Amino acid sequence: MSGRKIKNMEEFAAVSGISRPTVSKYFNDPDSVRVTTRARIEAALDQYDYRPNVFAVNQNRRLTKIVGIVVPYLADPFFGEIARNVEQSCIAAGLSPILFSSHGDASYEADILDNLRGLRPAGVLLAPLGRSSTRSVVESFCKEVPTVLFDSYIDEIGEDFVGSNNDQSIALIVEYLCRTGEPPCLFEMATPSNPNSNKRRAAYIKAMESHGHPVNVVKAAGVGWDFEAIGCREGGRAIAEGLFSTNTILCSNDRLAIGLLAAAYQRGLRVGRGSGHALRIAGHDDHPFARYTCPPLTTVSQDYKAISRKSVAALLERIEGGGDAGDRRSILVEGKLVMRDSA
Amino acid sequence: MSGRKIKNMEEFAAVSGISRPTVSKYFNDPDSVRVTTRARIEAALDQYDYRPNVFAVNQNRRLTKIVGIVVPYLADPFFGEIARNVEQSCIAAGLSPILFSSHGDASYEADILDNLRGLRPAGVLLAPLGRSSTRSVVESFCKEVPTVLFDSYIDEIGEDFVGSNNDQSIALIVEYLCRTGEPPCLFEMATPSNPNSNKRRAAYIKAMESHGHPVNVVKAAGVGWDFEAIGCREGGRAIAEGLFSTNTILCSNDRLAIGLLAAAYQRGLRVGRGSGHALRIAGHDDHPFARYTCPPLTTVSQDYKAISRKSVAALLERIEGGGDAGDRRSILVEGKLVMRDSA
DNA sequence: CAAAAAAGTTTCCGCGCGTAAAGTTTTTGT
DNA sequence: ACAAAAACTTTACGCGCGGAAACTTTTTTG
Repeated sequence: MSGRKIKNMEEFAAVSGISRPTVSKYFNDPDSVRVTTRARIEAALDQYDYRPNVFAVNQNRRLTKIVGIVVPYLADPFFGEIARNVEQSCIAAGLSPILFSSHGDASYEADILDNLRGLRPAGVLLAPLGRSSTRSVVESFCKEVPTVLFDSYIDEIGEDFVGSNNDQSIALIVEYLCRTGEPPCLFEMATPSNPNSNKRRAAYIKAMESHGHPVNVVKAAGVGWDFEAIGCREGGRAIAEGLFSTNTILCSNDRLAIGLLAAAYQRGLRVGRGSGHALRIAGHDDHPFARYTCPPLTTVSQDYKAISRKSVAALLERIEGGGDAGDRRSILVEGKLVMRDSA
Repeated sequence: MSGRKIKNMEEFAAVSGISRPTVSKYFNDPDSVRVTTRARIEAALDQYDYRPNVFAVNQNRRLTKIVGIVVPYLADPFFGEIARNVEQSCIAAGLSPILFSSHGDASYEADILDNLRGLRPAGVLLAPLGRSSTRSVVESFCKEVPTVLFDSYIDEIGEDFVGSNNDQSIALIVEYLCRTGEPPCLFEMATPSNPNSNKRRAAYIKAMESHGHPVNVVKAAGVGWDFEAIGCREGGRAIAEGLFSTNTILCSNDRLAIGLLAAAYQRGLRVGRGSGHALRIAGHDDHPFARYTCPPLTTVSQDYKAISRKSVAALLERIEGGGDAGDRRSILVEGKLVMRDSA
C-alpha cells in the first residue's frame, strides 16, 4: 500500500500492466481472467489501493449487486439479530447489503421501497409491516424487484416467503401447557402490528379445539410497536377485571409477555409452575431477553439463523433464476419449545 | 402520475418545458429556481414520475448528500432507538442516511469505514466500538470525512463528540443510593466493550470518595456484547462468593443490571428498597426494557433524543463549515435519575 | 421606464466505468 | 508443432448527470 494515488481504472490498469477492459472484467468476477493476469492485478492492488468508483460502476450495469434489507422495527432486538445474520450471508455471497428500518410506519416503508427502486437492487429481503402496510405499494414493488418476504406474510405477494411455522409452534406450546396445567388463554393485541398474530390466533383456536378445551382470547387495546407497554397496561387491566378464565396465559409474542410479567409483578402475583404460583405465562419467539426475565420466560423459539439463511438462499435462487424461477414458495421454519420457569 | 415513462433528465426537461440545466438546479435545491419555474417543474413531476438517477448524480458531485450512521451493535435496542432518531433528523435536513452496524466486531467496523469512503459521504455519525476499535483506522477515516462521534468516546479523534455526561449521571445515582441506604458497589465488565465503562468507573470512584465511602468495584469476566448473559453468570458468581461488600449494586449499564436481576432471582434474593429486600440494584442508561424488569429498574436516563438531535446538529455544522469550523467540541448530555423499585 | 440584476437557455465537456467489435497474443489439445 | 480456442488489447461509444461559459430573457430597482 504505497505508490501515488490512483484516480481511476485507467490509471490503475496502467500501473498494473493490464488493459482497462480486462481490469474491469476482473472486478466483475475475479475468476473470469487468467490466473497469471489475476495475480498481476492483485499484486498492483495491494501496492496501490485502488477501488472502482461505486457510482460509476452501478450507473451502467443493468442490475447492481445491491441487496436491500427492510425490517419493520429495528429497536426490536429480534430484527437486529435477523439483520445481522442476513447481512453476513449477503456479504458471503458477494452482495452489498443495505439496511433499512420502517420504524413501524407504513408511509416510511413506502418511502424506503420507493428509494430502493432507484438503487436498482439485485434483490430485496423484506419483512413487511404487514397489517398496516399499504398492500398495493408492496405488491407493485415486488413485481419490479426480486423480493423475498420474511417474518411476516402478505397473501399472494412477493416471490417467496420465509418465516416460522406458527401452526406447528403454537400447537407445540398449547399442547405443553394443557398437559402440565390449566389450558391457556391467549393474550394478543386487538389491532396487531404484525400479521403473525392472526396466524397464531387461528393456530391457538385450532389447537385448543383439538384438545377439547374452550377458547379464551383476551385482546389488548393499543396500537404501535410498544408491545411491552401495551402488555403491561392492558394485561394488568385484564388481570384486574378477571378476563383470564384460567391461570395460564399464552402471549402472542415475547414482548407482550414481558409486559405482562411486569403487570403480574406489580400486583404481587407469583408467576411460575407448581404450588405457590398464581399464574403461568408463556410467550412466543424466544426473544433475546426472554431468558433474563424474572422468572425466565417459557416460550417457543424462532430459529433466527435458519430464517436468515433460508431467506438469503431463496433470494439468491431468484436472482440467479432471472425472475421466473418457478412458483411462489413458502418456506416455514419449525419452532422448538423452550422450557423455562414462567410456565 | 400518468404519461409515458421518462428515461432521463433530458426527456423530463422536455416535457416540463424547462431546460435541463435548470431542472438540474431544481433537483439540487428546489429553492434555487424561480417560483414560477418551480411550479412548472413540480406540475410535470406529479404527472410523469421522474427521479434523477442516484448513481449518475453522485458520480460527479464532489460531495454527496449521503450520511453514514455507524453503530456498534444493532441488536441492542438502545442503538436501534438512536438510529431511528438520527435517521429522521437527517432526512429532515435533506440528507440520505445509510445505516451500518459493526455487530460488535472491530474488523467489521473497519470494513464499513472502508466501504463508506467509497460513497464519498457528506459526513458520518459514528458510535465506535471503542476499546476494541482499531484506533488508527478510525483516526485516518476521521481525517478524510467529517465525522461526529457519539455515545462512545475515543480520545482526540473525530471532530466532535456527543454523549452522556457520565460524571454527572454517576454522581447523581451514587448520591441517591448513598442517601437512601448502603453505599453502592460497582458492577462492571472486566474488559468493557465500551469506553463509557471506564469513564463511569472513574466517576463512581470520585463520587464515593467525595461521600467518604470505601470503593468496591466487582469486575465480571467475559468479552463480547452479550451483556445480560455476562451479568447473569458473573453477577451470580459474585453474589455467591460474597464479593459485594454492601447490599447495593450499581451496574455500569442496564443490560448488565438485567442479567444481575436474573441472577438474584435465581437465588431467591428479593430486590428492592426497604425491609424484606436483600439487594438493591441500579443501572445506567434507561434502556427501553428497564421499566419492565421485575422489579422495575432504578437507573439514570440517557436522553436518546437529545443525543440524536445534537449529533446531527453538530454534523450539519461541520458539513456546512467545510471542514475547519473551529475546535473539537465535546457535547455532553445530562442524565436524569429514574427512580423505580429496584433501588 | 431604463438600467442593473437575476434567472433561464444553449452548447459543450467531463466524470469513471461497462461493454461491444475487431484485431492480436497466449494457451490448449492432439 | 500446429490449428483451434481462449484470453487479452485497442478503439470507441454510451450511460445520466454536474457544471462552466456565453448569451438571452425576465424581474427588480430607483
